[in-house]
Amino acid sequence: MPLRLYNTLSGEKELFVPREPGKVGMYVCGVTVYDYCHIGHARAGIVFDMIYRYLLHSGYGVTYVRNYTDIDDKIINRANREGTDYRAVADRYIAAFDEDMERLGLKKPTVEPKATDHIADIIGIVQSLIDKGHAYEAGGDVYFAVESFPSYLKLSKRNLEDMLAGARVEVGEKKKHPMDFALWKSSKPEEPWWESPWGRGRPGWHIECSAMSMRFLGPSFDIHGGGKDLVFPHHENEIAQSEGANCCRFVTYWMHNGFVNINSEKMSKSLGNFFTIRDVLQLFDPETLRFFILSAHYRSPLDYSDQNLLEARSGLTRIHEALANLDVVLAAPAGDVVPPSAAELAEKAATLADRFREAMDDDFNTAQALGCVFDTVRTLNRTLAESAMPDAATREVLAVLRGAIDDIGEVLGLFRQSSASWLAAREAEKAQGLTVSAEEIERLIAERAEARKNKNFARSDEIRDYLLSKNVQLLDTPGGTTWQVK
RNA sequence: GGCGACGUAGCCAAGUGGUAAGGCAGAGGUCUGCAAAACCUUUAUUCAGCGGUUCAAAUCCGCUCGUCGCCUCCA
Repeated sequence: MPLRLYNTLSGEKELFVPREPGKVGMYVCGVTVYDYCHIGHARAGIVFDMIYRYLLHSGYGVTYVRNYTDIDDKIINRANREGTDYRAVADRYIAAFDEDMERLGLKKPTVEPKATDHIADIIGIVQSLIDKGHAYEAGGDVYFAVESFPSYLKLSKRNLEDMLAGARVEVGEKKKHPMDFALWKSSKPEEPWWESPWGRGRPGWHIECSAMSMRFLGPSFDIHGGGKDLVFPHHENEIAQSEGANCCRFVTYWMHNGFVNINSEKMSKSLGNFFTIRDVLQLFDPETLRFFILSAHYRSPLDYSDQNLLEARSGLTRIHEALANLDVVLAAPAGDVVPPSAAELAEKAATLADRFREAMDDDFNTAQALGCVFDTVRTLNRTLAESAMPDAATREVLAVLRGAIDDIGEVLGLFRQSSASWLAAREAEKAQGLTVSAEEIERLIAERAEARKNKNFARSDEIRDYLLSKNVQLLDTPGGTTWQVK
């Protein structure tokens, strides 16, 4: 089944047909670097990383561009507040962004351009828009004339009249139409500036994305993505600028991820109800956050809460435990037991890759894809429970299954480290608050073993209850007693 | 006010015309000296409500209610 994806422009799922067979040009709006990133940024980053990985996995040659907007009012304001240079602020948060994204396991895009490295391109486009009658200069500023572009608002499906009715529109500016937006802003004193045909100034917001996408992907390319909140005005304005300047279709497929909510309300800077990626990674490991984000379809709203993250961690733990057990069996030699569930397991192993692909081909349905994984894990657990040393044929099926899960993990950016070490890391985290030493626990386990041998179950249970009160859970196995932090 | 999205079990979440995936939590069972852990089984005659189209609807259409988003910087 071929890939279908939801296109914001048409409002429908469409068959994905790249402009050039086998190749994909994809541009995703990165961040304006004036502060630490919050979970909303994490979601956008992870979602498009997953899409990038899946396109690569599907055999496409992908040119993936994700920009940094490093010149903007908010950056300048912050620099002024701190008494530093805008460059210092931008560089600091670029570094922070890179660090956060790396921790979340994002693959590096093909190119990560910065707006300030493309000022000449920006000026060129602005000039071209003026030449074509789509823009005009007014007192050192340059504005895009929205009325010169008839299909303006085609992405957000509105019209100028509706936008004006009841909207907050500042009057008295140099704009000819209230909806006109700035392509170039003359610089005030104390502000960074570049020379331009209209005097010293700096780019407006939106134009940098037109410039950078054009530079690296050409005037027309396949996929443009970003958060839902960018549909208007950012992407709408990009379309107007790019199509106005190049006179050809800018983007074929527009993709937008849904918001992260807090108590069903959008998380945002202006509402002040946001958590930074750093905050969350204090409490949860990066893979849990990534798993949580991919457990919902990318266009659905996603409610963030500790409770939901804890549930995600439980689910992820279930998968890792199964994989860790699988790895143990694969490391051991084959036995001669044919587990009763062998045939069912063989069927699941053989179809897993196809079921995964089917889910992903349907507009990157990662929630369903993870459902396929869990479904397989259930059968896997049964087989593993039936025999710790299955026969050679079953062992081979297990190896195939392991390979399929590795492939899935590569696409979703999950299960990248060994399950045993992931589980050990979680145990270590929990052990931080422990008030009994490992030596003490081992001593008590030995004492309890002795008591059990003598059928002194009172003492045995006393030890177990005591350790449990210290958050230490004893695990009796045929091979002896181990423990874990509760 | 204009435009748009969503409403599936206690919770999270797939499913967009053919008779409700999966996870968490819960309940039974296997195992155990008893437990725990693990594993197995199980949990929605029903998809906000009301009408309509259809042989067939959670899925399409209309209305009502509720929640949220965009219209201003925002992933």
